Amino acid sequence: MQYTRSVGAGRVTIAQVAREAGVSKTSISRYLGGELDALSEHLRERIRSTIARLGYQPSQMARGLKGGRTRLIGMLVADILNPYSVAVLHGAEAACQEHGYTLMLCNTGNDEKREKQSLAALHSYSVEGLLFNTQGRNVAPLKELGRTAFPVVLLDRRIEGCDFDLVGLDNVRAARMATEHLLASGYTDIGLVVQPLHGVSSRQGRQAGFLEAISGRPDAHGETVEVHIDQPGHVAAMLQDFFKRRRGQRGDAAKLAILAGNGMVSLQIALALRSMKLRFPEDIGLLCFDELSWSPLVGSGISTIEQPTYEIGFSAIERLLARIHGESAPRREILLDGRLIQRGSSQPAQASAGSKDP
Amino acid sequence: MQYTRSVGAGRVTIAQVAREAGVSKTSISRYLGGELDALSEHLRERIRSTIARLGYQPSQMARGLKGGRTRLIGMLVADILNPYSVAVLHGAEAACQEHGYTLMLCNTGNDEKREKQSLAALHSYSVEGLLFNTQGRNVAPLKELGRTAFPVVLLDRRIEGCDFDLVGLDNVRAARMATEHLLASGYTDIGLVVQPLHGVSSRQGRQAGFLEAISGRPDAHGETVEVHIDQPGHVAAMLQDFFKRRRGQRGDAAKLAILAGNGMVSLQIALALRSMKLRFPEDIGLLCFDELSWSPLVGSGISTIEQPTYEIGFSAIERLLARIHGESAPRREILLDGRLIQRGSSQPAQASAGSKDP
DNA sequence: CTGTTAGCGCTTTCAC
DNA sequence: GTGAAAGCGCTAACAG
Repeated sequence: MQYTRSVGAGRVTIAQVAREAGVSKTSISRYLGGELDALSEHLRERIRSTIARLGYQPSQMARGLKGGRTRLIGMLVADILNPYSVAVLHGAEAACQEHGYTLMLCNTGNDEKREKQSLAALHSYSVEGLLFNTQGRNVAPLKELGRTAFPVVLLDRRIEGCDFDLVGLDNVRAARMATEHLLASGYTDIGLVVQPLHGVSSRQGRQAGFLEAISGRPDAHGETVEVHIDQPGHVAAMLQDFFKRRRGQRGDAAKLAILAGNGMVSLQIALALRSMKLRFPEDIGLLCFDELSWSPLVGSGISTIEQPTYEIGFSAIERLLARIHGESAPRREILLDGRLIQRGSSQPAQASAGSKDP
Repeated sequence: MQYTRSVGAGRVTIAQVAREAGVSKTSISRYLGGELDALSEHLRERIRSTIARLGYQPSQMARGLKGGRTRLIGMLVADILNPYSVAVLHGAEAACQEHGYTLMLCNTGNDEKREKQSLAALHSYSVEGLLFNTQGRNVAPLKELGRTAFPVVLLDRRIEGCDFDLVGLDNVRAARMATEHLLASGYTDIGLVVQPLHGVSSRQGRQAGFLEAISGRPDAHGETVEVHIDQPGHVAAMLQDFFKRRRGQRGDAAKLAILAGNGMVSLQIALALRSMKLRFPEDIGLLCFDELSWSPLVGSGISTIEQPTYEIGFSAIERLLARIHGESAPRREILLDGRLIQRGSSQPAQASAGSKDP
């Protein structure tokens, strides 16, 4: 089987359409560009039918080369295996399609080198804008690009020293709500289990909301437990440690609960609790950031803070498009609200019966 | 903040580099194309340093326009929310990066119109090849494109009348293995629960392997249960139906088990069983296609057939690149093997104790 | 070994 | 209203 290269002999070009229709390339171009009132009814119809007959499809590469309008948007994702990223991607892709843009996706796998390469690749395709969601320890290349090349919108986490727009969760508020729910359910000793806080604003925001809520209740104790989820056994060890410490402090009067900082952490916690043969809510309360497909399934159901991931992705693209279209307003942050989904894991009283699933 | 358009004044071009280095554009182009032995050591060094100094990055749009080598690969995904698709995407993206290609992702959301639009979009960017994983009821546009424009590799499912390469699971073999495992575990009445078979070769393959294994055991009964997972309550109703029918047939001697046709179905089954207050393996055996993050977590763990999703995505890209590089061998199918992961849900005897998790 | 020249398919002045 | 001509940034003959 032989393919006629997509650019080459096989493809019908604007010149062919012009010749067939007996008009100039300029008129075709005007037609494509939507300058309809600049064409006579006569030409308009001629062009329309010729395009349809030949199945003509303008080359975006050529259009982009001339005008800079590539209708391409790049998205850099820290970890495509993270359900949060995929959920946001879902909304972003939908928005792109709705606005006639196409998404170029790069997964950095939390690797700085790949992040840099991907950035360069996206730049070389002249993407009109970039959705960015990676660690970003070394953000110099990004800052440079953003200043000179194209608009950038940050997802989920801020980057220090960058004045890019950001779309994400209202972390402080969501964490406060989560913590207050646990306190209201009667828990006295709560551990916020998160991946390393350093440099990640969203995690820091969740911690802030958590501590804020705790500080309103002098009788309650809250602490932050940092875990490395890619380090086998680390989560279990840290949990064990936390439990022992609190029991030592308050004895059996301590009502222990965990607030999981995100979906990846929740999974590790669920696995760890299972390996420790601890059940929730009987032995320990549990509330997790990120609603996952399996949240209702484990134990008596895991309570969660659901993020509006689709909207986050969708409005991130719309923010980007606004900048692409020339908006020059000062930096904006769009913080969306989370939603508490109560299940058995955070309701010690009622949940003893088992499968209540509101 | 004002952005100098990515194509435009801000960008460093080959002409500037040529001028600065005091050589011709051709020499720069040769350098970029890796024709190093065509350059003198003198020029090579001049060019290298100038490129570095100016931070020059060739425009892929321009390169693509001229030579047809866009280094772009399109991927059409039926449903980005399906964990299988994402897992394959993961491998595909990695392979692209390794080979210097960039992925253009389109999610069709199982919508034929969007599928057609996305196909057109990818074509308009002159992707060099396409990874395709959608329903494909109406495949006329795809077949047309594939014949005239660029190579296509199919993921997971065949498309009738298309001679495209395919990469996926050896479904017959995997289903046979799965079924034999259930039979060996003592189950006598097995329901293969799948989404509608019609037109989806991978589902049909799984059914074939299932029936094959069943036919080897005259004492056992197997039947196919088609479900619509987007129809609330349908899965539960179909399961209920199946159970009643088999109990009616064989009474308490019937050892019932379910073989779930894919990850999306498993989730619905797990939810349905939960709503019916049925546990596994106590009340019913369960084995699911697709290993998911939460498979170890539910009940005493769900046994699964794990697909080598990363490899599937990775080798699909490599297959595509072979075609792009001109390979004209007849159509090839690459069928990878699944792996059985035994957990509690398919082991009625041992599993009564609870959390054995090999 | 190196440079000159002519486009790739499209948009965009600038005339008519 | 319409079209001719000049590029966008790059590659690929073709000369020297």
